[in-house]
Amino acid sequence: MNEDQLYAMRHSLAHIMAQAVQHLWPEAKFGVGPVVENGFYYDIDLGETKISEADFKKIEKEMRTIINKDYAFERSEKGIDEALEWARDAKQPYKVELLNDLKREGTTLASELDAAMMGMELPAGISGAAHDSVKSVVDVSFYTDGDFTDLCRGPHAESTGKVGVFKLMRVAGAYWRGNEKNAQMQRLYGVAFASQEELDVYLNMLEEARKRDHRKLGKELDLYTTSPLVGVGLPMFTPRGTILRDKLAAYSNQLREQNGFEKVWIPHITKHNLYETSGHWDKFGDELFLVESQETSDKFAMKPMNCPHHTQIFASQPRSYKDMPVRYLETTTIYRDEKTGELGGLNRVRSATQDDSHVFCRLDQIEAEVNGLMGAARQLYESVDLKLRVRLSYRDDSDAYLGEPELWVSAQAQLKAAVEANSLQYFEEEGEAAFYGPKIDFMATDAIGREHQLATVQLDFVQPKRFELEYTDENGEKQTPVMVHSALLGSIERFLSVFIEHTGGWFPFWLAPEQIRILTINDTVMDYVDEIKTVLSEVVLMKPLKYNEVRFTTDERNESLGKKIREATAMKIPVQLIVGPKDKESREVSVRTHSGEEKIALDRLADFLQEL
RNA sequence: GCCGCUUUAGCUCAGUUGGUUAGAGCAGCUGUUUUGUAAACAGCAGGUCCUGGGUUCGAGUCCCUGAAGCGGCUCCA
Repeated sequence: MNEDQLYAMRHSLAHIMAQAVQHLWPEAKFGVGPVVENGFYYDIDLGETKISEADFKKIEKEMRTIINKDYAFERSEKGIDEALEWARDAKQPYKVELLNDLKREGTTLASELDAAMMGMELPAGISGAAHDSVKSVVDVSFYTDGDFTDLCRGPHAESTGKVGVFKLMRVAGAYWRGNEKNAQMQRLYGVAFASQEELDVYLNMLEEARKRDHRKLGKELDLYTTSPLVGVGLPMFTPRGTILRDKLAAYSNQLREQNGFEKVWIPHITKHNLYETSGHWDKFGDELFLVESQETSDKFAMKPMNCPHHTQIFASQPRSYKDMPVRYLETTTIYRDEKTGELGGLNRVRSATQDDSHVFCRLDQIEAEVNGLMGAARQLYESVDLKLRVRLSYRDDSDAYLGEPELWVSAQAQLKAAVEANSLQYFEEEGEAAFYGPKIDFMATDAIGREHQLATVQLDFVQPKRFELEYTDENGEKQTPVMVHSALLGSIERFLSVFIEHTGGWFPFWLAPEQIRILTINDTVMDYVDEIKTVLSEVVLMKPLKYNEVRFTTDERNESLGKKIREATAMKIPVQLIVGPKDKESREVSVRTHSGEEKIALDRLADFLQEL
């Protein structure tokens, strides 16, 4: 089965699901029902009636009845006014709204994707992107199977009998047309595949993904914890988790220092005036944690980002064109009062630690700076074996952005040129820019396929102006610098969430919190174990992170070797050194790694570890 | 913040239509065992059944609040 057939099949299942819901709840009002990755959904308004997963059985049963009747999908067309009349007669207010928009605007929303979601039939040769030129639509298409007719651009399977295998997955709330001011509908999600085998493979993959979930592994591997006494979205890191954080931060710092960045330090609170000047107060004022002084009447806030503070370090002395670029780095925690429903695990938290950096440079230095940062990001992600997608995040035509449009055009072009010069694969997305400028975002996928932004490089022509930053050029005239914001890991918390799921907790040797555990067989070898510990305590790894002293522990408990191995393996300790009388006798250690076990002479052990 | 679901020991989970002192495995503690490649044996201890109300002779179980977790939506400097 090819992609188009799969698409038609999933789309047809969305109709069949809506049809089944209509049979069970005749008052149902329907929104849109598009195809998504692996399946489909339909947005449904049932008023006070709530569908729960307990209803899935009867909905699926009704869907099977419809499938067994093998109704043909029949396409028909109506004039737009006739279609409106149909929607009113059918008591489908959401369809009426869609048709009215279609009649007035030519499409329902700006993008082709949305047009497809709305089930619209656009006139030949007209794409959603070109909708400005479309004044109206004359005809719209409908598909009918059995007793159910829906506004739809198609295509569909030939008949309801030819839709493969499906499973309803979950029900969730979703705002009508994605706007939180609108009514909330119930979104029914299903997955569908050509064969039972493919569905089983998919469900099995989900099952496996759940085992790698960073929240589960975070607990099992003793990396971080949360407490209701501390609050939602405020994770705390255990000794093991803190080692991971520190080593990652140190590596990010090392890469940036190699690119000429210098460490700075800023306090975690500030007078709110800083953010009035930067523009953040207007845009994000309601997401700031406010701090009250008992001493002064000034209003303070926890810092939700670091750039405004860093501008003040730049501004602390006069700058010459010869000083540029000025590059600051700081790995530090920011605080954002995110809505509770948006928080989850380490991916989205209220206290996030950014490996933040800011370059203040001349216009002619942008390219080199962006290149240097992209190089550092690539090096970091190669070291941890993570593959990322590159997204160019542009503005859209809303009023959510500051600064002159011409600057935006050139900034976006410069970022694109930099990405192309690095011959990176990329995709472009409008509406994903920061309010002060466009971004290059590096996106990673978590265990269940959700995409998250990690590294980022951002151009900013807005804040230097607002803060009146300046340097003196070769003619003695004042110039405004450009800021390049960037982070390599992004936030350490979010990076960890993705990284834990990618590795399944089997961290690379240089990063593992506990790299080596010595497992003793009995207490006749303790003097030999001391010798081994002396060797280990002198091993210092130099790559990829420099001066990385090896971390080891000893399990000398009165327990069986089998139990010690089992526990060390459960904790995903990369190197287990088994030490018994035979090893002592031959002055070897039995080295057990993820890939197997071998005997290593004690005087070769340090070299062996350096090679891992 | 919104919609839906979930919440029993440190962890993973049982707990019948509302009916005695709420159970198990692992972890913990004590004792025995000194062990060669993924769980030695025995005993002991461990609970505000998420919080607060309500219904009932009686609530882990039913109803209402609130909190937290999960899946989405919206948002993400």
